[in-house]
Amino acid sequence: MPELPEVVTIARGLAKRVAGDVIESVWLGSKPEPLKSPAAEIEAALVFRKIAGVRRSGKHIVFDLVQPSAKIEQAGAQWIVHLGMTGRLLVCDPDTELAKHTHAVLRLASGRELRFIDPRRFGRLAVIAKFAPPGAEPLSISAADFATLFQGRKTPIKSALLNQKLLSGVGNIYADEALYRAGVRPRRRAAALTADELRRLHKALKQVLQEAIRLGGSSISDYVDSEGQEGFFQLKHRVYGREGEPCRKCGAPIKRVIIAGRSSHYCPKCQK
DNA sequence: ACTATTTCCTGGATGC
DNA sequence: TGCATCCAGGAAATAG
Repeated sequence: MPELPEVVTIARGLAKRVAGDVIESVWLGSKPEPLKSPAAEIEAALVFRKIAGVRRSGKHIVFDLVQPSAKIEQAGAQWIVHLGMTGRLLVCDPDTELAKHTHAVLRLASGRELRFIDPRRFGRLAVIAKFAPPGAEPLSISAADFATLFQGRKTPIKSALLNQKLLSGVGNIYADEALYRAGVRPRRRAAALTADELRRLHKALKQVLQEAIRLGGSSISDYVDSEGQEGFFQLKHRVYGREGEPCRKCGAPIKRVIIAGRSSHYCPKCQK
């Protein structure tokens, strides 16, 4: 389940492999396709474009495309990939067997292929002139702006953290982990957090994301070249998925509740 | 204008 | 062993 740190790692891995390559042809799979843009539009925007770079924005992977033919490289559209839950981007040789649930294949001038595979179909492909994530970047937002996000919001802080219009890139795992590190219960009303709690949450969120990025960065190759997930989840979760297990700080059993339809894990003693 | 709930989708885990 | 059921999750759609 790729969240911000995983998407960073994947985008970096892809940048290493396909930056500078040219897309020669595009195959888009059977309907219903996980497309946000019409297939013809995606194809037209991608074919014969050079991939100038690959980066992350929110939970999205952004391929910056340029016109390689022009004397001066002209900026083209951007190809946006959202991996959803189970989406993968694979760089491989053309003779590699086509995985089940392959929805897109880009043939590259280097002779390799870039494939999009997504069993659960929550992933999305789109083409857009200039992508702008709806929410703030959790890694660069200031403490003051972070606090402002939650003003007047009656929704649980956990739901607010997951709201991509507020913050782009935070998913279920890192929301739980950040709340644990900040000592704040997930059900607390967002607007009811004290200034100190907001400061701690801001810091905790950045810390947990950066820590995960550091750990993921060490095994970039595993993502893109194989199905390996070694880079993911190296971060030892302190609460996520640990219902009933002892809190690493106080030993109390970790609780699990449903908030906004999502599992939320917390320590009833350490989090207020 | 907000907030809460439901829906999409498949594979893996669980239960009888 | 086999079959049915449940569950995971991001974000859009729908409902309140």
